[in-house]
Amino acid sequence: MLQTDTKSRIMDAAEQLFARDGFHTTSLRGLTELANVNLAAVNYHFGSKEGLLQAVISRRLLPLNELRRQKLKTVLNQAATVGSPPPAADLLRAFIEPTLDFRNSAPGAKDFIALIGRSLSEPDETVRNYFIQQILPVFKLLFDSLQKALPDLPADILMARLQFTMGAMGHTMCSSARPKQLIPGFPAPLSDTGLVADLIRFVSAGLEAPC
Amino acid sequence: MLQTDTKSRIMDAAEQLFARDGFHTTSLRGLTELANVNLAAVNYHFGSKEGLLQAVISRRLLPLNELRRQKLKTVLNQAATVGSPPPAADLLRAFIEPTLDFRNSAPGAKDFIALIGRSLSEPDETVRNYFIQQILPVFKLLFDSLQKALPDLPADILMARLQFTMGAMGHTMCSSARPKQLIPGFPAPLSDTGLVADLIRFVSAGLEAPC
DNA sequence: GTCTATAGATTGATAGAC
DNA sequence: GTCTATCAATCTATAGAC
Repeated sequence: MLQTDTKSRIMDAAEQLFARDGFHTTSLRGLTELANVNLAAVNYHFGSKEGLLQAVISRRLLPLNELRRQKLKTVLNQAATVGSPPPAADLLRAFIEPTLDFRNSAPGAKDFIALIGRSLSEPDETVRNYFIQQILPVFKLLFDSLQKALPDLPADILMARLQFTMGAMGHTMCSSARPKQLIPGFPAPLSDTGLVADLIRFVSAGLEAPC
Repeated sequence: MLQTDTKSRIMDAAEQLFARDGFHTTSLRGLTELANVNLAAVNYHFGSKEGLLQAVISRRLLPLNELRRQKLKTVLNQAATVGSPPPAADLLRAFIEPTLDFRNSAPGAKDFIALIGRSLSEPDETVRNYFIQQILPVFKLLFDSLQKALPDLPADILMARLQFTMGAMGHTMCSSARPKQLIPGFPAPLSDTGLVADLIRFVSAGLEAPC
């Protein structure tokens, strides 16, 4: 098996541990031990623990958001050629589905998705803002597109409902990364693909609800 | 001004800091300083930092869940006398609305609501499980009631959609506790009451979406 | 019940040899 | 670039006087 370089090994371990235990709870000692690198290597390569976090986020979030942007553009272009407003469900799918596809693109991507999900409710402003800042451009594109799709929905209502959507999405990503546990008295959880498919149906219906 | 007792002052400060900074990030030193009590008082009254967390949670979550249970029962009884299944929107309202009413019931309750919201994505299993364990009975009542309200919806789909609902709710509670900040290019956020009212519309429509 | 003082462990970060 | 060794600061928890 090919041994990746030190920098990548640190990022892989960080992705895994930040997602599982949270940023603050993860110690650099445990992290470097898992990565099989020296403790001092983190500060050498990333400057600080927070610098490592930013590197871990950017590595996957930048391409993920680019994929979302492309899919949104495709939906918008299709609608433009037909001359009708883009369907809201298609726009939501373009934003949500890449998240799942992305999970299978790399071994550690699944952990990363959980890390995104958690970041929405991250207490630390630094961490949360770093995430939001990276998502904002493509989120703005989604928002503007949905305004065209649902012209009768007031902008502040749409904004609130997109917040609900992000909450549902984040929580789903977060909990689907945990080992599935059957709760007595409740049905077994859906598969990951089934979960995402129904999430899109759920938020589409929610967005189009009368107000 | 009447000075409350040591135990309450500790719990009030903990509620505030756990909600704002998270459980692990909050130090007993900062906490006892804010509460204006001695550092050792926490261990005297609550045994440990985690014991304090459990006390903080139980103090408000037990009465909140009791209120939810009562409201759900009222909806169920009304439906029973009429002889028709309970409306799903009413059931969701009975579960969600008390959360908002509760916020204004005590000075620190607003912080607590944020604490609940965050707990859903809490990495620490101990913390998360303590929350879930306390919510589970009334959540089961909601689940069973909604099965009557929506008999054609498969149980596993309903379960998934309730997860989306909890995610949307948690995220909303969490972010509405933060100081509202206007993001450039986006509309101003709704008021708290408007937000909850639309959340109920959103999740009601989502739950009843075709599958 | 409340206090001071401190134990005991763990943390992020760094200096300096190689 | 990688290592060892260590600093300086933090943390929770506790012992013991009052």
